[in-house]
Amino acid sequence: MAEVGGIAAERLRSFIERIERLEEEKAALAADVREVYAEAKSTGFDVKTMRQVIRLRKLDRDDRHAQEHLLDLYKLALGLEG
Amino acid sequence: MAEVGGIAAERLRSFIERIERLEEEKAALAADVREVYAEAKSTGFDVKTMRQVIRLRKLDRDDRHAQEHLLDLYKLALGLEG
Amino acid sequence: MAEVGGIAAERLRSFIERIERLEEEKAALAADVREVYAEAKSTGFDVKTMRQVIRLRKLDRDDRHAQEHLLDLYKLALGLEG
Amino acid sequence: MAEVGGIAAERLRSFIERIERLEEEKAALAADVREVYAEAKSTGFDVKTMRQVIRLRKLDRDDRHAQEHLLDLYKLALGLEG
DNA sequence: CTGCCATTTTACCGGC
DNA sequence: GCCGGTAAAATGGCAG
Repeated sequence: MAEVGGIAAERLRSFIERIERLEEEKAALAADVREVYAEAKSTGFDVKTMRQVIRLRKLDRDDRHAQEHLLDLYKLALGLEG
Repeated sequence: MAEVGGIAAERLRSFIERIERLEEEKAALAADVREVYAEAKSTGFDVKTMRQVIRLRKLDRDDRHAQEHLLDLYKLALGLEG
Repeated sequence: MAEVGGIAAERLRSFIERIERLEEEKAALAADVREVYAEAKSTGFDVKTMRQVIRLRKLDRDDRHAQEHLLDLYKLALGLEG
Repeated sequence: MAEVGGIAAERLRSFIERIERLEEEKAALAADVREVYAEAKSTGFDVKTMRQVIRLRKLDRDDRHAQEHLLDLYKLALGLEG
């Protein structure tokens, strides 16, 4: 592979290794999340319900951000302040 | 295929045709949506912005529903009223 | 919002509500589809395979329609049955 | 919410915030990954193929790790280097 | 033809 | 150990 494509092969390898590194970090964080859930569960909390709470809180956060932009978008859609 | 699997083949065909029928209706609605966007665009509105508005309004709606459940979930997670 | 953009605001609202209505119907149909898959699955069919079958049948149909359309175009070009 | 469940509520909040923090970091990494793919694409590489490569390399790595793990188990079972 | 967004498909995780 | 459901990835489709 080293001589196939020359420079391009090196660039490709670089991109792929960057991605793999990032994915590893993501996987490590996912493991951390699992640990926290496990700890919470052992403390007596219900994991399934916690997941729902977290999902809903995320919706809330997204919604807050949504609100901040909605009026601006209406104005834009109406051709005001464009 | 008619004799392969006998009854099962018929059931499978029935399921698949039901799904295909529903998918056709979905596609028709999608076409309708596209038409409305096209009409709006020809009236001078910005389609991309409209899409964002609709997405954000959906978030709002989802959020409202989320709020209705969140406290209950907290209680559940805390083992109250379980 | 009522006085932002006047008439335009009303038209915008109308377009958006039409689209939202259509999207709701689409979502309802998607739910129906999921139900049918669920029923098929509980009957013992493999959902993933069913999806493949449906995708292939759709390709066939699209091809067939393309062929028919092409034939019509040829006829038209030749002044037949136009 | 402050007086719902007392101490338990505080613990719950703590767990949930830890998880949310970790999830944010995960999301940031996911965004980084998307950026790298975008950069690679703009350099002329095919993203879909890159994904396949990465998936295959991951399988290899997992296999390798599985093999190494198995070897360790055998050693352990045999009382070597334990 | 490119980039973006929705939908679909895959993979994971907890529960039974 | 499998199943059901939920989150992430990937593909396909549409607008620009």
